Amino acid sequence: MKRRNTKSKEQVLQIFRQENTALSHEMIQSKLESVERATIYRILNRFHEDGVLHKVTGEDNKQYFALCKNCENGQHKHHHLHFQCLTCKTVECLENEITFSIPQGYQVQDFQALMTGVCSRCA
Amino acid sequence: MKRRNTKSKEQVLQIFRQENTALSHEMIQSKLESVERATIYRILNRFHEDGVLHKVTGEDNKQYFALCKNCENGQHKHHHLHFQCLTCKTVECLENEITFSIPQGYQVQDFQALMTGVCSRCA
DNA sequence: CTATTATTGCAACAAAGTCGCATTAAATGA
DNA sequence: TCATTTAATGCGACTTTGTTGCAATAATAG
Ligand SMILES: [Mn+2]
Ligand SMILES: [Mn+2]
Ligand SMILES: [Zn+2]
Ligand SMILES: [Zn+2]
Repeated sequence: MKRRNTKSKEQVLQIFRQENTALSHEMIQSKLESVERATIYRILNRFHEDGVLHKVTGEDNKQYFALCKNCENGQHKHHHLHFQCLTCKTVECLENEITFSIPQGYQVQDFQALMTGVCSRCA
Repeated sequence: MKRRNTKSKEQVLQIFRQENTALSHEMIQSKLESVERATIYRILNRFHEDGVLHKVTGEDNKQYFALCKNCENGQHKHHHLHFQCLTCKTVECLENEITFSIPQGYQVQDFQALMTGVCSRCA
C-alpha cells in the first residue's frame, strides 16, 4: 500500500514544520478549516504509522503529535520527555533523553512520557 | 467536603487490593455489575484526587488506575514506568524509579510514563 | 432519632476518534 | 497523453470514554 502525496497531507506537514510544539487534531483543524475532520485524523494516523510523527496523550486526554527526528519506518525511538502546561495547554518535547531499564523478556515497541505542571512562561 | 464510606467505594478498593495490575473503568465495571457506571467513574476520580489511586493513559486511550504507595493528599509522586502489553492489554506498574531533569523555571505537578510492547507472558 | 449533605442512580450529554461507502484524484505505464 | 488502478478524501453515522444535572438515597454528626 504505497502512500500518495496530496495537498492536505503536505499542508499538515507544513504546520508541523513551522510549529515547535506538539499539536492536537483540534489545533490542526483550526488551521486547515477546509480539510475534512476525518481526513485530518487519517493523515495524522498514517504519519504516525510511518514514523513521521510521534504521539503523546495529554492531560486533557487528547492525542498530541510532533515530528520525529530519528525514527525509521514505524519503529519509534523516542526516549524523551514531554511537558504539558496546565495553564496554556502547550505540549512540548523536551530534548533530555530518558534512560530506563526494561524487564527481562519484555519487548518494547513504543514509549511515551508526560509531565504536567506550569511552564516557565505561565509561572 | 468530607468523604463518606460506602459499600461501592469499599468494593472498588477491594478489587485494587486483590489485583496487582492497573485497572480500567471497564475492568472494574465487569466485576461490579450492580454498581452504576457513572458512580464507578466518580469513585475512581475521587480516589485519584485523594491520592489513593494514580492514573495512566493506556495505548488504547483508556484511563488505568493503580494503588498509590507513597502519595499524600492529592500530591502524586510517581516517578515510575508503566508497561502495557499490546497483546493481553495488561497495564502494570514497574518498580524501577525513573530519574529525569526538569527545565529551568518549570513546575511539575504530575508525571506518567508508558512503554508499550509485548510482555514476557505473551512473548 | 433527626438534620445535613455526600453519594448514588439515571438519563442526557459532550468530546475524541473511527468506519463504511461513494467520489475524487494521485501514480503508473502503455 | 490517456486510461487504469487504487489510495485518499468527504460525508455521515456511529462508538467509546467520560462528564453532568437532578432527584432520591444513605452515611455521619450531634
Ligand atoms: Mn516528543
Ligand atoms: Mn503505577
Ligand atoms: Zn504554559
Ligand atoms: Zn501480555
